[in-house]
Amino acid sequence: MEMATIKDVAKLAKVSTATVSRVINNSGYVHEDTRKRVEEAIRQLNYRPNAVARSLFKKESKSIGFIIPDITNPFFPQLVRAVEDTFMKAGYTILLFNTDGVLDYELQLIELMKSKYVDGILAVSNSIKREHLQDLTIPVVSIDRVIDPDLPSVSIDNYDGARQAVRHLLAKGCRKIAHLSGPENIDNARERCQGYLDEMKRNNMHPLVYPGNYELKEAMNAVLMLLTEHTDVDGIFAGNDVMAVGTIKAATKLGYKIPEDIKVIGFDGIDIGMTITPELTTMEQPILEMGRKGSELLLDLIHGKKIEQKRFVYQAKLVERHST
Amino acid sequence: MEMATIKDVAKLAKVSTATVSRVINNSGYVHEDTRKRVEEAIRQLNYRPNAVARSLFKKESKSIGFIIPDITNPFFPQLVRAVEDTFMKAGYTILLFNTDGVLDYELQLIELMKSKYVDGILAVSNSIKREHLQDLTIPVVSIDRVIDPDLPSVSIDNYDGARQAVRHLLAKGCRKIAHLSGPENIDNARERCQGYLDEMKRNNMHPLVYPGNYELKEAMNAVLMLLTEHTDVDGIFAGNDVMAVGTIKAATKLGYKIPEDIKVIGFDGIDIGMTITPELTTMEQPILEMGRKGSELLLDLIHGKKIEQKRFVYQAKLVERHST
DNA sequence: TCATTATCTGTAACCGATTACACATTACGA
DNA sequence: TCGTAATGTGTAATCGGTTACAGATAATGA
Repeated sequence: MEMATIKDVAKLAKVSTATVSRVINNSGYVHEDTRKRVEEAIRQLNYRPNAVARSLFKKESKSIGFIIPDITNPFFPQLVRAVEDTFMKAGYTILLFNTDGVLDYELQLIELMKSKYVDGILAVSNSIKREHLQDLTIPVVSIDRVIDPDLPSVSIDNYDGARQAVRHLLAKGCRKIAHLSGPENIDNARERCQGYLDEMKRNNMHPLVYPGNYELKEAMNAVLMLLTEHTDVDGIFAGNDVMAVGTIKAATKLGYKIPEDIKVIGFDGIDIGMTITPELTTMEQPILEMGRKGSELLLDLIHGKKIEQKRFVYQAKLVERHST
Repeated sequence: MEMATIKDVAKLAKVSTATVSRVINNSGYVHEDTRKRVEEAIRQLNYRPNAVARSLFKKESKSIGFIIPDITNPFFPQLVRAVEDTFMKAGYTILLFNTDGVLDYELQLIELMKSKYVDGILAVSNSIKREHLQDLTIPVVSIDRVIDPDLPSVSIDNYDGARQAVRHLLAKGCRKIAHLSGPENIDNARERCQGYLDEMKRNNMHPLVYPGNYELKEAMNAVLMLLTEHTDVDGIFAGNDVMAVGTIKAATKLGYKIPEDIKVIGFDGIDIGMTITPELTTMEQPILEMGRKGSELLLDLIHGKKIEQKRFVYQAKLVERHST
């Protein structure tokens, strides 16, 4: 069954395609009777305007590209969902790309998106820098990472969140607090680490940082080492929730009781935290809100609205559960 | 910075656009010298063919639509990743849609996809039926659900998987096995339930089914009730892993030890199962493999290949961890 | 009543590619 | 040497819409 085109409609309604177009888009003048005829023809033929043809002329596609490292990382499903909901509601389609943070690939994708007339780009990337976006006319909003102070972005105050986390552990009576850090090449991991270091110093405590990579396995190994090398540790601030889960598993395996012997706090506020036992205390990010805000920002940019504020920095919120 | 078009290239290389097109697509005859000139022009102008214009003419978009209920459901991230990897490798872009299983919305999306010349559709849906796909010329592959015996699909033998799960519990010494079922309107939930019922009957055991909805909260409530109403239950087969996690949480809360007092087995094999304590025994689905297979199937369909086999049914595999 | 403006509609160019077709030239086998 | 096939290239139609422009008619105000 071939799809009807605007010409078919025009012929059936005995008008020109221009008039049909006016009816479809509700633009220009169209006599009421004519409109009726056209609408009837549209109904009869079950006509739907061809999005591709429209895109070609308008140089827009009613779609946006969303670049993320890996949907399999539990931080992203919620973010993607929030973005999708916002954009779908506005009539936009999402092109989703998992890049594993590979810059070359990300740059290729940007070219691809240009050639598809994507209306905007939402990016979560550590590798993309301002120079890669120099002569890009498509609006870009960065989520969770600040690519450049000038580039619109939605992010979290990782530094302050980390300090809050440390203070919470302190308030819970911890005397020896270690930090399981994220990958060095990721800004938010460094910021969280710095927050930890500064807050420790502020309290005249010796810092103890073990490197992790935001993943479970590695975190478990790190904690296994950490707890054998430093038996006096009674509080661990993990750089993200996934590692916090690993921390709890490792500590439990070594016979420590959480939170009695060791208190653990994570960062992110992903759902997994509530599924484990004990439920994880964490610095929660407003993921949905960030996705929504990022999307609205991009939508404004797409619509050519003046952006009064470019950077949106949210505060992580302490959610106390049973691991501290 | 305006993007260069094929005309710009043609002008610079002093040839017609037809020749440029031939060079780009490596089709027809092009003299070696001419090719060189054109390629040089392409390089100079940093020209990339416009995907939209190409789509319009070719009536294809090098993109596919992927309909899923909710990316937030931990079953889907892995599936999406597998699909994306396969299609990206083949040069296709993914349009991702979360529908929450709302039929009206799904049907609208199909219209949208038609108008975007999507080359194929991958669907995970309980609501879409064959009649909705009747006069659709775009190839469709169903994943995880069998929409119609005629429609290409990739799925799991839920029935057999459920029976295996029951047998495992039996082998572990359970004498009173309950089932926490999924939503009635979802085929795979019914199949798993039926598998449970049949295997129980086969062993002359009284079945005990509590209804769940594949979600954590509801599962916890159900199990709380179940275990107070039936104190002799020593094995629970949860319809999916998320509910299995809920089961463990609820049972633990009531003071039962897992697996000593009650053994729990789930279904799906999602990552969360490995993060909780005790780690979850489950009937693992080859999610990645299913995503890959579904994608390849669709790719074959798109390329007009003859499909020798339409239905691919995988077997769930028992992964024994610490909850049984 | 007449100039002016508002309403209505069609023609044709355009968006940026692809390709059928025609025509010219070259290569080749007999 | 000539007929045929292979090679090389351009013209123009096409994909399915949108819109600038122009021309026609109707409505309005002075």
